[in-house]
Amino acid sequence: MNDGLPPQMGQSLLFLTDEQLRKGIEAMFFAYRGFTADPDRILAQKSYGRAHHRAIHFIHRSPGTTVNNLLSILGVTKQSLNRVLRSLIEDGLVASTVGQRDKRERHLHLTAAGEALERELSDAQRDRMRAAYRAAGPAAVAGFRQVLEAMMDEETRHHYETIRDKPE
Amino acid sequence: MNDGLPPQMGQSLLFLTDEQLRKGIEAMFFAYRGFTADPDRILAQKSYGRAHHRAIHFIHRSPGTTVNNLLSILGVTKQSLNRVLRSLIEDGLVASTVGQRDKRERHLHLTAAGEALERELSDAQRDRMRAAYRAAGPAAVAGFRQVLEAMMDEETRHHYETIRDKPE
DNA sequence: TTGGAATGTCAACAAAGCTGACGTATTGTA
DNA sequence: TACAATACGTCAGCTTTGTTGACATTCCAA
Repeated sequence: MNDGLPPQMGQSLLFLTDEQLRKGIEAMFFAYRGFTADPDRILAQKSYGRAHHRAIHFIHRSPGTTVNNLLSILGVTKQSLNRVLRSLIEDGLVASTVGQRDKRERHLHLTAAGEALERELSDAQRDRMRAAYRAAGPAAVAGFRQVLEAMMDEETRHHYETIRDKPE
Repeated sequence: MNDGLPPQMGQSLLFLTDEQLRKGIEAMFFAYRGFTADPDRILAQKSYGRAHHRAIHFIHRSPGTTVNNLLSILGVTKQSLNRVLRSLIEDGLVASTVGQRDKRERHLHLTAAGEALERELSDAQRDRMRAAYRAAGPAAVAGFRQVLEAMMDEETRHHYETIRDKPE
């Protein structure tokens, strides 16, 4: 609603019209397909899914993380994550070790095979992202990140910032 | 790989480092959760899912569209879409009418109830998008859209552009 | 030392994607 | 005018990935 040309609105606010917002929403929807397309192809060959990719990604980023911590980052239930972790552990991509300080906890690491798959997946995803970044240029990239960060929930943004600023 | 400070790389390409790309990838992942969060809450109350939202959105945008056309926009199989459409038609949110020129086709429209749900969903999603746009500013928004468009597959981008430029 | 909180696992179910096969109506063409 | 192709719907069955509920183990604090 309310998308007639607004007479009182200065040029500076035209980017907030419902039409502009709709374009952003549709761009987000269609772009997310491209974002996941390349990893999805690789995963399908190995009969894994996106959930496996997400687990692998964040275990790679935070080696030794606990199941509980991974849970809150991924925003799924522990039962859902458990199924994925179990298959990754059975297949020798993830190692789960009982905590020393607290034996209830399991600390998660990627094995060599797990690191290899992580690299394959993130290489594919980065290639597309790199092409998009290159096509759009550095100023566009800065804006891209700004809008995405402003779109996150409060709690999610906290997870994002924590991981974002961790050294590789 | 290759993320040490690159001596031969001018300042102008620093936005293409693997670390910058990783941040973009993670931002995309976390932001998409926020992007869908508000509609998801509304849909859950009515025991619908994201698939219903997508169908409603694009039928709203292209009233009278055929099943086949919707299929190619959404990028799913007809069996998958059919399950969703059937429930929407049964619940009186979508009307399906036999084509006049080609009687094999079904033309899809939202009913008044369908339009009402569409408005509720898109209002919620636009509110968040508007807040993000406002926080980031017009230049950032332009960059946001540029990167997203560059991230799409060729075919997907065609769908996007076709719908994007259609009057509301 | 014992009972509650926290961590993680197993079982069962639901949403939404997929393939394959098939039926029906309609269209277009050889 | 036959016949192949198209558009749509449906049935059956499978996979992935989310959910709740129940339960075992471990830790910590009253």
